[in-house]
Amino acid sequence: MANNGFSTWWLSLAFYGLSLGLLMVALQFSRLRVFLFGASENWYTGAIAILFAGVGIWAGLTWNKRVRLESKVASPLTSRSTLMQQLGITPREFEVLEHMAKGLSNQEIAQSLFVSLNTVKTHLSNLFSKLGVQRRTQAIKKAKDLGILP
Amino acid sequence: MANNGFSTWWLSLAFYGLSLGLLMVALQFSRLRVFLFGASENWYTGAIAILFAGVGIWAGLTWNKRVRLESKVASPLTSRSTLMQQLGITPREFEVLEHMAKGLSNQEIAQSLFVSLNTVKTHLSNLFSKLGVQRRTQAIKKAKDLGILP
DNA sequence: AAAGTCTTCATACTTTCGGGTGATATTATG
DNA sequence: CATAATATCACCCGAAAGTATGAAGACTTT
Repeated sequence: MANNGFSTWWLSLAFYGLSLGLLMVALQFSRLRVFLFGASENWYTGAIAILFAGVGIWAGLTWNKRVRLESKVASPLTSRSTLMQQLGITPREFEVLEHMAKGLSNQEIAQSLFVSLNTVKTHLSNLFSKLGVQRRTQAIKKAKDLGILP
Repeated sequence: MANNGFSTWWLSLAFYGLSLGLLMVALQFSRLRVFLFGASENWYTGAIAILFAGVGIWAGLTWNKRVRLESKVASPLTSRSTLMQQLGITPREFEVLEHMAKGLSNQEIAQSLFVSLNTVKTHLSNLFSKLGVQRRTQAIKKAKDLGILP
């Protein structure tokens, strides 16, 4: 996960660097036109400013969007499993928790997971003790507060 | 709400415009130094590019943050009461819903609102039919999906 | 004044939940 | 191999939740 974040960060940095480099080259060519058509240097400066401001705004928006997506997707994935390990929640218990948070009854969860009603009750009972709650509504709220559930 | 959004939008636009104008003026002064110290025109172009790219990135980040904040705070405040009116949810029923979403039992809700257990059951029963659900967990999920609850 | 809404409460009944205990099979883990 | 962890299922029992129906008082609208 850390490796992935590192590589994507480097990729985006290299991409922006390349884009800036290409823009500089393009500006060098456009400078020739300035001499050919005799436009004033003030217009040239303004064009550079507007162009780079636009590119900067676009880069800022894109970068911010990437950070937002990563903070919404990547970090919960790491803390979610970590928290589940700390609390000792097993994968099957987590499945039951997910179905319960959808509003399903124990009977519906049992049919959905192809197990008996008693099995669902056992999983939920263990889950409640691990979360330190007594009711399913408390379990849902606590799981959301801890970041285990979205 | 629309008036407020319009005015803040104009304010930020004017602010960015003023900032760009001030930067242009600053660049005119810095151009004198270029002539005085004999720096090359390439360095001057690069400085303008980097400067405006930085300003653009900063503007993009700030603008995006503002949009994010507005979308998170402003819109739910209007839709919450509107949705409650459309669904016919009374204020008292909403209070019961809030307490229920905290994970409280019917008995705890009754004691918290100083009413009897049967009254809480009645409110919840009416609430369930208005939300089109059968269980409290479904009600919590639906209320959150609709934006009635945070 | 009549109709409608909101809030409150009650009774009776059925269903669901949750706790407690125990058991068995499988799979890791040491 | 033994022990621990996981997943599965069963039974019992009390508590909680949910449904249906009725009703009474306060308040607003027509």
